[in-house]
Amino acid sequence: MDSFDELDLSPIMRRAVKDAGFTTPSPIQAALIPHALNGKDVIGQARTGTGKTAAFSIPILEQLDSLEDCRDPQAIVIVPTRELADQVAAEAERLARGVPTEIAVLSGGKNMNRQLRQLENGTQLVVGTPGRVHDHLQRGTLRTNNVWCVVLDEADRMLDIGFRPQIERIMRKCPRNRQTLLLSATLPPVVRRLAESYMHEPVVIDCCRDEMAVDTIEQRYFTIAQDDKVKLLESLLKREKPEQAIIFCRTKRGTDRLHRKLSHEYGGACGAIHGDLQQRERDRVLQKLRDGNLKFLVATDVVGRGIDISTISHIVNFDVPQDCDDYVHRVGRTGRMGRDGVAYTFVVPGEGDILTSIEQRINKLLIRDKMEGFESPAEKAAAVAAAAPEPEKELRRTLNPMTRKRPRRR
DNA sequence: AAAAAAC
Repeated sequence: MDSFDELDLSPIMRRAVKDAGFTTPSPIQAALIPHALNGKDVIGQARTGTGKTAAFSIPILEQLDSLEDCRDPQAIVIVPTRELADQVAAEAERLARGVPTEIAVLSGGKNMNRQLRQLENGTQLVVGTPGRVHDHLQRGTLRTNNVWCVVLDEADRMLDIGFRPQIERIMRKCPRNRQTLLLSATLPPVVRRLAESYMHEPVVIDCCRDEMAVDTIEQRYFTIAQDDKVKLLESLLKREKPEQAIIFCRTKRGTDRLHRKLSHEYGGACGAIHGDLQQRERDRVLQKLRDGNLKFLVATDVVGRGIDISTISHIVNFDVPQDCDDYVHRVGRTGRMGRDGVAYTFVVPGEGDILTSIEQRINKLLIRDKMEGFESPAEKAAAVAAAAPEPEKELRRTLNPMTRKRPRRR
């Protein structure tokens, strides 16, 4: 499809889409929008950074009744993090330009009174995180009788064990004959099967086929000893000179630790984000990154999904991700909308299996990278042995305490 | 055993 004009959109929406800078619909947009406009339930899988947010926002905005006709929310979009809620709302806002549209973000860590006021004054579209949306449902401040569409963005995450009970309660509170849209870059078969129990004869759209990761992202790995990771990272940043980079760690503490170490060298150009920080600080750091005032962001998986910053040139998995799908999402923070990106993964001895399963998942081999001075112990030994086999043998014997202490036998 | 998500 060459143009948004081929989609059955109102003139005012066409104008808004054009003004927002969209020209040609991406595959997921071309496939999903017609079904959504027809009121169908949809399960949609499409690679990271290919425009899923606009794909569900456009048909929703197109079909919203005006605030005069309906004061209560008509559509609810649920996402896994607070920052993603802000981002999705901002994008919907951008696409709604030209038509006054009341969009409320209902997420935690934010002023409750403001949210109550917005709901009271009339809201057409709600974007929120599970806990706070559920809270508003309990309080009776979020009325669902006029909700005709529910979207689960990052649907596989929303339906995993940590979120599922809350999601199920939210869905149960919405009208049965509503439309349900599920989207993610990763939708394993088990999640698809589970999803169908919340949906009515869903259309399945698969824009990935066998290619999970975006092909404009170069994916590399280093084998490295745990203790050498920080030094390798510093050398890598010097070699690569990223425009901007996100460096993922496994834990919140590890994120703080690495941030402190990098700050010695990079100072204010380096920031950190994780779920133990105050929401104000999280927002401040992410805004700095968006404004280009931050070169490096050390982070947990709180920014592993959805966050869209086109100037992120590099991803570093300082710690390997928890599972293959998390890998796909982290790496997808670069290479947005056809741009180039590079992703590095640090693999310590014993994590070889994880690397293999990632490669199987994305159906592609990662390129092995090397940095001078960071050879593995085995490589060092091999290199030295190749250069000078005899002296090395001698050296090892004299350095070995067992050999030294024990009297030699003939 | 991790991270995220309500006060």
